[in-house]
Amino acid sequence: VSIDYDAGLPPYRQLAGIIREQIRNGELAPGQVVPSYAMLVQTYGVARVTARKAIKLLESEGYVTVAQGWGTHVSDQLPS
Amino acid sequence: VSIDYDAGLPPYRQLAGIIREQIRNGELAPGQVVPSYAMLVQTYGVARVTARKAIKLLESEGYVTVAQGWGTHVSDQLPS
DNA sequence: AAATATTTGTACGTATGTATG
DNA sequence: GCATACATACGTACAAATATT
Repeated sequence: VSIDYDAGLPPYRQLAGIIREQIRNGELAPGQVVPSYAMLVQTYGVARVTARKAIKLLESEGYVTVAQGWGTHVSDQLPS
Repeated sequence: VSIDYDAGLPPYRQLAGIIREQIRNGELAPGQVVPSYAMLVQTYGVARVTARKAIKLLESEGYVTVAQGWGTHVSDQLPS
């Protein structure tokens, strides 16, 4: 799974979709650490700001919790 | 009083503000011991480096004096 | 004198927050 | 959207100074 820059959907939404799917299918379990921005940048070839934007989106949706200096984790209470 | 990680003000400044206020209203009197880093960490749930940064800020302002192995104390001469 | 506990000092690695070009 | 730089923060480990036993 990678980012398609020719798709209509902006990269940060694509990336959010990828991670959201990993959470929904249990690849990323509640409480588990979500790959850091640096990892996402390296893995998907996006800019850090883009990775952040994707994570912020997932945070607003309730899929993850973000804490400075600590990292991003999958929420214990996933949205329905 | 606790730390709000969503506030615009960074935690170390918030913590400094809390202690500064305790000094100004006499809760912490001149010569008295300021809670150790370990205590601040436990009480406010911040990292030790963050507690230290707050104390160093108060030291630069003249509110406290810091001494290795001895602890932090409220200055005898408080700033105006 | 010596061992132990407490406290501050320093350093490293890693992560997020924000601002600028 | 990307690249870069800097600020802030967490965790951990060890060093140094002081106090206590």
